[in-house]
Amino acid sequence: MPTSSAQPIQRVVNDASAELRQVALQMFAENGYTGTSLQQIADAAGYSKSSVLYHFRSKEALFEAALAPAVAELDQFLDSIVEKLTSDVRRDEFVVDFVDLLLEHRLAAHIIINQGQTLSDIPIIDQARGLIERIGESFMSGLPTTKQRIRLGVALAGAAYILVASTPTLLEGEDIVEVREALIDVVTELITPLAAERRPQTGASSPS
Amino acid sequence: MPTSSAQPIQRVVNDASAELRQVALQMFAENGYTGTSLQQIADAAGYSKSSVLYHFRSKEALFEAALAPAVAELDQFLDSIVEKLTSDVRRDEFVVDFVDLLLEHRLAAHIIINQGQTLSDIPIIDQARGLIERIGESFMSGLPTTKQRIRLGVALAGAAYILVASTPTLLEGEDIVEVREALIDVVTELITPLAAERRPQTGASSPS
DNA sequence: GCCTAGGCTGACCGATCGGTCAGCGCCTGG
DNA sequence: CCAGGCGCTGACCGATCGGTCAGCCTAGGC
Repeated sequence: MPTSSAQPIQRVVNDASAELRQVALQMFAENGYTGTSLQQIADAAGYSKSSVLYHFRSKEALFEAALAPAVAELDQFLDSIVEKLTSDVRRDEFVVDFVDLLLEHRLAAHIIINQGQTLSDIPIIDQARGLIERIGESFMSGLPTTKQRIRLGVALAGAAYILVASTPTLLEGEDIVEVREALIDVVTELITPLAAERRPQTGASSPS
Repeated sequence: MPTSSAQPIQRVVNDASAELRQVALQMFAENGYTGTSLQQIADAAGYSKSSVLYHFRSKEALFEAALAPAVAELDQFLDSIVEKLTSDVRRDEFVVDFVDLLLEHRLAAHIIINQGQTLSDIPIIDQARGLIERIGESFMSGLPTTKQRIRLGVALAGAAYILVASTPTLLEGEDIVEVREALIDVVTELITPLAAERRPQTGASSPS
């Protein structure tokens, strides 16, 4: 118990800012950015619209704040990719991390995937889409043919969309573990032959 | 042919209704339903907002009219599925038809896929989602395990999203043929083992 | 006990939303 | 030649949008 003496313990329900971020994230995912008004967010969170704009300079600022954690982790994920892709044994970790990243930030992923094109003028969306593109490129560099690229695209997009397609707040039971493992399986199967074909510069790789 | 003598031949550039449907479809796909105003559609089509509402009772009516052809074909596609799935030789046709359906109605597919959940209260969207669900179910009935279902989901969702993910109006060159063939390849590979395992009621099927 | 500062709010702003309506010009059939 | 309907439009409607602002209330330092 960290309560030494008289400290401001009131953080039980505190941090209206975080609460608003969470409510906004959910509503943006469910009804879209343009389809969600500040009034609706304020009502859902139990504040007034003015209060929302007190914590966040604008609707767009709230949107960015809500997506920021997910994008930050995506950025971090991208860094780990380079390392994982060069190691044969850790290549499977890529898929696991990818699926887990999607699972952890399902709402944010939902927004970026479904509304990414529509909202491409919002900086953090642009940033996220750039990161996703770089993830693709770090693979694509070794995949010259369209067929290979499509294969990778179907694997990543398919996995992402599966987790995003079902209505938000669904997929919360224990079957989430089952879905996770099934996804890891399928995606691994799809990208494994690609990993074998890329990096033609490594000498000891067997062609079969 | 009902054209007896002097017929109104002026259908060359005519039919403001069709023109509006097309413009609206594109803008709804690009900026979302809530993100597109009647004023924007009217401006893009070269009409006044009042004129748009003259041809279509409401914004929602215009939306439904724009999506109607695609949904109609989707409905038709669903009918052909039952037949194709019972025939081993025609099962591949399912994939080809599915990919071609997506390609032909890319904008509509974009809307239904990306905005389907958000707009689920609009009748035609509900209808389209119901049709998609039935397509899945006609497969799922023979797929008991989560892994198999996820496999199917990744195949269909992945293919759909690939064609939808890139910015609209892109993917128009000759490489569209290349993408089409690659997609058919990957999806076929993903669902073929499933088709072999389903229909346990057929007597001659080997369990292995 | 007062004073300040921060969380929060209602009133209000101009702009834009979807939608209505009266009326414009034009083309056409009688 | 004229009456009527059709395509189309601007003016206008109430509602709601994102955002501003002055001020209320309360907790905490002095």
